[in-house]
Parts: sequence; C-alpha cells; structure tokens
Amino acid sequence: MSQAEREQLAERIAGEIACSERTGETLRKWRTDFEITQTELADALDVSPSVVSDYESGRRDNPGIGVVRRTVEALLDIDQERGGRHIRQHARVLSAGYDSDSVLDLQEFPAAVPIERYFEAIDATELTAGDRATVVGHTVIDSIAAIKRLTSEEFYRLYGQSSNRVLIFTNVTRGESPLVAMRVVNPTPNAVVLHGIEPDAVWEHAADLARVDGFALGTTTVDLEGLLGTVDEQF
Amino acid sequence: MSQAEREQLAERIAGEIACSERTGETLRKWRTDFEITQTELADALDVSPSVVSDYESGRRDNPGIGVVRRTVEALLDIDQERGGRHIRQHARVLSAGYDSDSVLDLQEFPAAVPIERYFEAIDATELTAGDRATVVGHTVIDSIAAIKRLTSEEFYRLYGQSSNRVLIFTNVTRGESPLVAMRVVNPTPNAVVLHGIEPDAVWEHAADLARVDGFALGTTTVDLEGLLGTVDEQF
DNA sequence: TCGGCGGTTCGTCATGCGTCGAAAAGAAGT
DNA sequence: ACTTCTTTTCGACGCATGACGAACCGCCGA
Repeated sequence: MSQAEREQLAERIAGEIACSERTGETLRKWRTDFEITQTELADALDVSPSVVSDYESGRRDNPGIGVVRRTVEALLDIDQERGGRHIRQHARVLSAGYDSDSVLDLQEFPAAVPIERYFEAIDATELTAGDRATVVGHTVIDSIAAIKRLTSEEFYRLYGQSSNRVLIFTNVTRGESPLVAMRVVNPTPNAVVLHGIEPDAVWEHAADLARVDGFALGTTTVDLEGLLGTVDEQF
Repeated sequence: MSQAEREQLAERIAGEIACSERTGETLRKWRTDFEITQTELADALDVSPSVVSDYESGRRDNPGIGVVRRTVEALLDIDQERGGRHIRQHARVLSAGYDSDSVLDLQEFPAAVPIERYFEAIDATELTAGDRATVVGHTVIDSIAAIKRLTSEEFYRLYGQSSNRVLIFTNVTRGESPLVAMRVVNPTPNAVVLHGIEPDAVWEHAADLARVDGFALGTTTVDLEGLLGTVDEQF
C-alpha cells in the first residue's frame, strides 16, 4: 500500500461521505467495513466515544470536513496497524479503476490455482465442471450495485478482462442476471460462483448456460468477510 | 453523462477537496478548471461573491461538508447548463478508471482519423512519420503527475492499452521520459505528441526512438483548453 | 444474574462557521 | 482615464458545530 494508493483511497472514502445524503450512515458504513468499534475510533481520534456516536447517528448533520478527514485517516491508520487487510483489498479494487461499492474484491494470485482447490477453500458446491482447470485471480462483484452503478465501459472492462479468473457474484437471488451477462461477454471467466444461495435455489438454466461457455459454476454460503480472509491467506 | 457518472465525478472532486491540506486552493482549482467565475458560482449557490472568495482564500479553514457538496453540485450544474463539456471530459477519464490529475483527457473517436488530419487539427508539427496511418482515440497525460501518482498497474493499463491511439504528453521539457516509457511498453501507440514545447527543444534521440517503434511523433504549443475543445468538435 | 462492552441520548458550553454588505484593489476593454 | 467585471478584505453577528460527561440500553459470556 503505497502512499499514493492510500491517498487515493482516502479521497474516495471522503468523497463518498461528503456527497452522501446521510453523512452519519456513510461514516458508520465505512467504520464497520473496516471492522472498527466506535470506541477504538474514538481513541484514535482522541475524543470521547459519544462524539463518534453523535456523528454517526446524525445529531450533527453537516460536520466540517476536518472531522471527515481525520476520521478517514484514523480508519486507515487503525487498519494499517492491524496489517492493512482492508486497505489492501480496497486499493486493489481502486487501482484497477473500479468503485468499491460494485467490486468488492479483486485479486491476482501469485500462481495458478486449480479450480477444485479454490472451491474447497471457499467451501463452494460445484454445480458444473468447467473446461479450464485453473484460475489466476478472482473478482468479487455485488451484482445489484454493479448493474446500477457501472457505466457500460466499466462493464466491458470488468467482464471482458476476466478470462482465467473466477467471478464471484454476491447479492444474487437465483443467479439469473450474472449468467445471462456471461453469455453476452467474451471471453468468459474460468469459473463463476454465486454467493449467498443454496444449490437448489439456483436458476434452472444456470448450469446449462455455464456448460455452453465451458466455465465451472458453484455456489457458496460462507460469509463474505470470511471468504475474503481465507482467499487472502491461502493463495 | 448518466446520473451515475455525475455522482461518481462529484464524489471524486469532493473527496479531493475534503482531503486537501489547503481546502481553499483546491476549491479554486476546480472552479477554474470548470472555467467558472466566483460571481457565477456565487449566483448558483445563491450567496454573495465574497463568500466564495472567503472560502477560496482560506479565511475559514475547515468548511462544513455541506459547503463542499453544494459547491461541487453547483459546478456540475453550471457546466451541464453550458453543454457539459468539462463533465464529459472528466467522466470519460473516470469511467476508464484513471485519476484526472494524471490523465487529462481520454477519448474514443467515432471513426478512425488519419494522423495527418489529427495533427492538423491540433496544430502539431510532425517530427517523424509513423508506420500506421490512423488513430481511433487520444489520451492526454500529464507526464509529471502520471510518474508521481499512478501505480504500476495503472501505468501498465494506461500505456499498454493505447494501441491505435495517440498519446499526448503535457508538462514535458524535452520529452525524454515519455519516449523512454514508450520503448518499454508494448504495444506502442500510433502517435505521440509532446505538448508545450517547440520542435527544436525536443530531446535529440526522440525521433530515433519513435522510428524504432514506428509511431508518428509531433509537437504542439496550442493551449490545452483549446486543443481539447477542437478535438471535441472535430472528431 | 451480573459485569463488561459497544452503542445511544442528552444537557451544556465555547468556538468558529456561514453569511452579509461595504469598500477597495486588480485586470481588461474602450 | 473611465468603466466594467472579477476578486479580495474586513468587521459584524447568529447559530450550528465540536466537544464533554453522565446516564442509559442491549447483548453476550461466565
């Protein structure tokens, strides 16, 4: 996490907070995203915990940018002290030019990983075996946020440059739209994982579509934080 | 300029302002970038011009985020009323995933443009003719900001995906580093333009290097605003 | 059942933001 | 030199922010 990357990340978070309708909620969103308690944040900011609560609950709307800046810096500082897992994760997404509401993680593995091994690690059930045996990275996409927020150029970039990777879609109910999207893009990823649903909840044609394009298809229900942690450690 | 793009742009600008050490200067930077006077901005915000001046001159450090948000919105509104040239320009850069301090513009032309015609439009002097006859887009890069701010991944993306394009480098003294960079990347662009220097100020080996990789090389001294306007209109 | 921990609510107070308007100083054009 | 437009400077003032601390609520683990 270079200095430049850190600054970019800080600006993005600060921008989101500053432009948010409900500052407090956004502030809280980022604190919880970084897995930091109000008390810890308050300590880092050298203020009383009630202050943090007051901001987040919106008692003061329109906080000064100083508060926002200091808060963001504190979040990043704390994460950095703890090894910088969240910073790294967001920085990866950012430096690839995406928005971390839609792209939850994006990672290159140092070496190719057999798909079975990957599925095992994230505790996925395989619905369809694919033609290609390994993956070299993964991209985790919030399917709803992506549909709503990405521009067509970004879509193109995101899906089109995902050969040899696994795409994980979160926030799916049956997996219909991700699978449809995969039919449209070219080249296709090596594997697709639908997150948060059971195998029997999957859209009936999903397996067929996966077969047509020759990618592996799986589902997993492990919680996302855990999933990302595991992948970070194992590959 | 979709709603989503506008919001993203707003967040970026707001983020930069919020994280800036000297808020006022950054506020001013963006206002002038959008070619808006203090008076116009004040009108849009429905406050007296002195208020705008006070912010920009830093009489109040630590403005509330409300001020920042409203200001950014006003800038975007005004530009939109005027046709949205600056918004479009920044949005193009953003949706390609770059930072508008380093990448000043990025544009796809509807049709391939002969390099001579492009050079003519931007009033460039050709130093070396290239192998390839046309370009399909241009990318304008602040060479110093790029060197200082981009991550290696972004560099790779920026230079590597620029085949069939023209790269314009601003903020050059002799054009040494851009030309060296071009030797390293692959594929190379179809043309390179050094902005802001006269032909005889160009680094002595520049033409040779351009010849090796077969791209056209030129210089231009027209001011950047004008250049971007012209390209916007003509192609 | 009782701490302990994370979080919320609220009364209180000083400081500084947000705003105005008037006056004046620069920058351009005639 | 005179006008016009943009920007700066400054005194003034009300009210919101930024802060504290004490009290309080829910939840969890022992």
